[in-house]
Amino acid sequence: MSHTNNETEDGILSRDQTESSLIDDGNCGGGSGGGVVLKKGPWTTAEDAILIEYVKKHGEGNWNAVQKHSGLFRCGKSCRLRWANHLRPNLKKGAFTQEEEQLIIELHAKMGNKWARMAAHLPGRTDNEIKNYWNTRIKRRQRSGLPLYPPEVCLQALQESHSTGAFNGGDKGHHDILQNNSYEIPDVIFDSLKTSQNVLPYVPELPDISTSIMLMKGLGSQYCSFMPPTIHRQKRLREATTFLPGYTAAVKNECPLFEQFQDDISDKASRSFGLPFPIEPDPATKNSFQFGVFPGSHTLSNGNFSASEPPFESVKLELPSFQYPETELGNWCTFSSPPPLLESVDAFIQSPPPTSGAESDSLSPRNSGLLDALLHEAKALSSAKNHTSEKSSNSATPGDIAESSTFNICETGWENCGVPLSPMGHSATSLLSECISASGNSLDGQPPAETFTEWHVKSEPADHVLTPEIKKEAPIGLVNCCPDTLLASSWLEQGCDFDKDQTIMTDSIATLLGDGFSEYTNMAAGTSISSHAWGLDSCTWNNMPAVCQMSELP
DNA sequence: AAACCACCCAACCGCGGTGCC
DNA sequence: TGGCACCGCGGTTGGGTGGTT
Repeated sequence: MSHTNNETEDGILSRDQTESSLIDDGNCGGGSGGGVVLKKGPWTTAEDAILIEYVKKHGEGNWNAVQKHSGLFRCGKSCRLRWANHLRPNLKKGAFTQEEEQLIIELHAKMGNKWARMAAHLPGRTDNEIKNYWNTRIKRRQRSGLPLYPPEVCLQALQESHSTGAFNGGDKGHHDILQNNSYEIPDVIFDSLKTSQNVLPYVPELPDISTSIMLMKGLGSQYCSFMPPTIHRQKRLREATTFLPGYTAAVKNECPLFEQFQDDISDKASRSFGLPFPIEPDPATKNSFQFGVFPGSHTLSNGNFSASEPPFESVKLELPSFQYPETELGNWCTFSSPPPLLESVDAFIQSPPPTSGAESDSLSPRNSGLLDALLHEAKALSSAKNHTSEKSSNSATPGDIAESSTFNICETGWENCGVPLSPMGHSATSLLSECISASGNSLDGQPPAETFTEWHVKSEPADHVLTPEIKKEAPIGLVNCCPDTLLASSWLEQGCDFDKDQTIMTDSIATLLGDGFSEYTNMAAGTSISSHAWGLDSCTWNNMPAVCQMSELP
């Protein structure tokens, strides 16, 4: 970066060349500034020379002393950054090589946004450099509708995560993502749940919360990281910045811990479930699931925790085209001032306002995907059910949840926390196990190297409805089956009288799997419905394209 | 030629962790 | 044990640059 013109080259600044802020705020310079006005902005070559000289003489560290001893009017923080990113020896400049790019992708798949750790694997590269590279790369890939991770990287990361015992809490290995298999939910979360009982009409059950968020924030974006070709960028950005700011603020006001909750839960959920990819707060991730619009989310179906979705920092996010809220915005942004409380939002989500014409289209299954259609049906069912069973579900679960301070999906035992059995007699955990087992990924054993290949083979019958792009992404999305199953079973338990609702659900799905199904296949591929979880009868199940059956239990 | 736009990247900011007193 | 200073990290911002209209 070029230097600004109004700087002298000696590194000593006149008053007007410095920031007006004094640096005794503890943030930059600590108390070392002593009222000295320090310079901000681009470094000059003279400043660089002073810093280099200082480090040569005194070594790295004690950065706040630099200003004291060298006459450099920079805070220690700034000095450290300058040294680390530009001045230290052995820094590699220039564009990333292909090998480096590949490594970054792989590392990011394993580590997420751990730039410093990634930089440790790339000699001569800085975390800032990698971060900038990744951010621009994300944008580029988003624009071009490519997945964040190439399939082979997904495969590798998945295999590594399983081989390092991500699911069974075994070897914690060196991967960050796997280091925390014990799902420790901060007490504050439970506090928020407890206190929010007065706010939330339907107190969310923790497994639903975590898996919902996991699905919303993680699986759909990282595993199923297909980034649909975006629409006009400016338009998206413009609308994104106005996307329900009032509501977001309202929810945070009502339940300020939602912010922390969503971050912690999503992050830990990803770790707990052994996801090889972090649930990354990347823009498309969050937007993909705004308000459960993303067809893979079951959040709405269980009628629980739907109010938790909007606060996903949506205001800064870009929206994938397949759910671009040309119409949704019209619906969702109709909150009047003052912003709605959670009750109203939840009620709003569960009982979409009467719509007509375009508005109706925006929420109908027709243009939002198969699972959306299912959700549309399920929503109505669970909504009705939830209202009738509200008290019983509320009285049983939150306390149980709150008593558990750890949340390891495989070991702490959801059953112990009152985790329901699925209609098929599977607990959520067992469903998960079976699902994984069925798809070639045993919880305990090494996954076969051909895991994805097998899925590819299985998916072939559905090739006629798969575009090459979808086919490319399908294996990634398949992994979603497990948490999805969890969700579904949980939903069935709490929201359904199974005997009755199964029939309704089956009919709904059968109806919805009609002629226009192919257009929904992409979404189905990304969520991989389990027939058992959904309670489909064999006939309906067999009528589903293979791409939807890939998680079918043996 | 000017305005606009997108991209890139250096630098800043806030926060959390750690060590010392 | 609490306060403080320092350090490092990750997210964000803002300016420069090159391309396009």
